[in-house]
Amino acid sequence: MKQRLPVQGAQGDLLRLVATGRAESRADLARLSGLAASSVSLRVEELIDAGLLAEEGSGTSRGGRRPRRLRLSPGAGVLAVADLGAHHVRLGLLDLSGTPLVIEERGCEIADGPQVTLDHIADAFDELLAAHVPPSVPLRGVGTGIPGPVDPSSLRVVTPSRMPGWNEFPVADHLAARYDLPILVENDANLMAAGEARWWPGSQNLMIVKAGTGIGCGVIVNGHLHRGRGAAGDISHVRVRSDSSVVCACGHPDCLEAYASGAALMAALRESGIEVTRTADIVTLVNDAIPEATSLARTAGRRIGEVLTVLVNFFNPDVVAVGGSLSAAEPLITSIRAAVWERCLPLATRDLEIAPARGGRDAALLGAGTLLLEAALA
Amino acid sequence: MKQRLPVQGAQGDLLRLVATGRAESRADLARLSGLAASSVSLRVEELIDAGLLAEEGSGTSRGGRRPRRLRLSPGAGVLAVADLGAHHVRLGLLDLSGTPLVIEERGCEIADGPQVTLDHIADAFDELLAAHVPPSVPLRGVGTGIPGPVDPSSLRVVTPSRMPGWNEFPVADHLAARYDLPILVENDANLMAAGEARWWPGSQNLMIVKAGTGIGCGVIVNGHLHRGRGAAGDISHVRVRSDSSVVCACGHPDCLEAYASGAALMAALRESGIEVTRTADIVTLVNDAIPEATSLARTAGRRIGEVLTVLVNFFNPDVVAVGGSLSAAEPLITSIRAAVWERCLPLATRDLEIAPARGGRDAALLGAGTLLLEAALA
DNA sequence: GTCACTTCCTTCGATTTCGAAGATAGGCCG
DNA sequence: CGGCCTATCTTCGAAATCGAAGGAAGTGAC
Repeated sequence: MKQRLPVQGAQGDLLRLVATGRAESRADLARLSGLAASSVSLRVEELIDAGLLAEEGSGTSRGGRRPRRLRLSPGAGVLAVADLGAHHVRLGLLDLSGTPLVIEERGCEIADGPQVTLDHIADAFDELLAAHVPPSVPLRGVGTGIPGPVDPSSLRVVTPSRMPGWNEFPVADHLAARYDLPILVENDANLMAAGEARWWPGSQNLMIVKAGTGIGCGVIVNGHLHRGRGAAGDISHVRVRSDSSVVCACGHPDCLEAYASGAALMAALRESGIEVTRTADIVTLVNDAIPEATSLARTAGRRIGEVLTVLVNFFNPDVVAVGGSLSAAEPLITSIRAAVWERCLPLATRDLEIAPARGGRDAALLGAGTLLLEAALA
Repeated sequence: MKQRLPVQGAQGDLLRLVATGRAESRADLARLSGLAASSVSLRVEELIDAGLLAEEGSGTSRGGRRPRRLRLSPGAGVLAVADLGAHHVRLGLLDLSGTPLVIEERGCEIADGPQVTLDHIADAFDELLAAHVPPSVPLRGVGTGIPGPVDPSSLRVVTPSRMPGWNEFPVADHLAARYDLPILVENDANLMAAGEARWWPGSQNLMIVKAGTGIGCGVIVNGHLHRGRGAAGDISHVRVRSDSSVVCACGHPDCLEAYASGAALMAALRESGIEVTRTADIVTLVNDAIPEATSLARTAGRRIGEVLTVLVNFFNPDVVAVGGSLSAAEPLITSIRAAVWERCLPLATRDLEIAPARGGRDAALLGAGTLLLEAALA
């Protein structure tokens, strides 16, 4: 039995609409929930009495009486979220509206295996809770991003590369043993997509490409994260057109990841005798206009763009957002845009926006918050 | 003002659940609609009194009392649906459960332009109605499939190839002037996808590839047709890997359609001195094990399969159904399967089914019925 | 300023929906 | 064939929801 919020029926819907920022007033709630204004008023009254919602001043008029702005009460609870990388973990606490209270980054070797890593994260959560949250404010949910595929039905990690010891590990069960709360376990690119979606409120269909050490992608369909059977959004092992023949770690020749990922670019730079240690170094070189780096970024962008042409024609999104550490390299995005614009159907590129991600480096944590809210405020 | 069914509120939901075949009894309705069993009984009573629903014997027991089977009353209404091809049109009447009452095929040149063609269809509808439906049974909706892209917001045809005079033509408005009813205008591959989805009740995410004269594709996400901005599902103008360089009608080199469509295969066969006039001839040749034809079908299947690898990794469907006239060529599907299995991620192909379409040649008409019901029973 | 108009929110009686309990109708089994 | 089980469907009082009407608090035109 999970410790649920004391909400029932329509209350959860209303709370979620406020928490996700879609509604700010009773009138918004009435419009978005489909309930009658009178019913909304009643439920909001109850939620305020229960200490979950709070009234906070008034909003701006739209030509009539000003709305009384609603927000989640700070005492309603917090969420603990983490985003696991290969050599570090970003983690933090959010309030129930998804606003960060504290976020920090710690060293952490994913190769140490799931037990050690997850306990490390949980210990960090406990520290943060003790330091930043009064004991009266309850923890309402725990979520983590994983740099590998997650089976959505069992919440286990499946066939991850570069994560020794994690295959088939029941991450959610392990966390549930420590926290009797809603638990979220999700692929990191998917979390990033869920977070990024909040910055594109008018768009219902998005692709979020994460260009970092590897290449990931998350898909938002109709405003909801598309998981498929757990691997949805993978674009890194698509075959690209190429003269040479490079064999990827997955065993197939000419994967996109083997040509256009941060890891591949670093290897290529080192071969040219340029020393780099992190993907951020590539961006620095590009912004310093070092010809080798710029040329590599352009080629990588074109390759990514060529893969995206297929997906843009097929999926027809409103927005392609490019995030990850490499997205700060301007020529990369420009080349992606050029490739898509050149090859896609006019109908598919009409009104299509290809832009840098807006969510920043905490997008994945915020996305974890968004998805956890869905679960915690059911 | 559209002539709506006399249903309001929850009645529409219930009626739709019965019409689409998802529910057969009051108990089914209660489970699927989320309403209480008592409320379902009340609404069903009203729908029966209104002459829209009818009780028809009893179903099979699941261990207890047998359910009293519900179906749409035959007098509740009919739908008129058409699927427009280049040189012919398939059209027919369906009852409100989507069951065909009569279906026929007529000659019809799409190049004659929208006015002539649509009036031809409407006249055919009137004939069929007069011949097969008593005047007391009302027409509840009209829908048609178009062999080109349809803008979902305006229901106009946009930038079609091989459809002179149709660009930007407001098909829905034209039909609405003749029928004061819900009107559906949709791309033919999308209709086929909507129809095919009924044959895969357990699957929520499907791709339906239509391999005929051209190559089309429809996408079902979460049980609903995905339209994107109107061009979603297009795979025919994806660039394929190839030695030669063929320029497609769209102006780009090496489009899938220029290599693997029925039109391309026919051209290749003619070059080998084999006479063919229709895509069905190709299937005949393949099934007669003519080496040139079999080899061509295999190559086409591999090319289609290579494109599908990208999309299967990305979209992670439960099912890829292959329809259209070419799908009867066994080597084509086998080659598609082989290509996808070889190159896709194990997680994406685990439990993936690649199979011939189950809907048959009327799939598009039945799909039009399904989508029209959503509109007519709102 | 004041008058018309808009939007936001609440009040209150009518309607709809719920849910627990019971009635109905079958299967299964000794 | 007669309990005992299960699932389906109905009845009826309790609870939630709705919608029309109206008060509250603004904007904008004159």
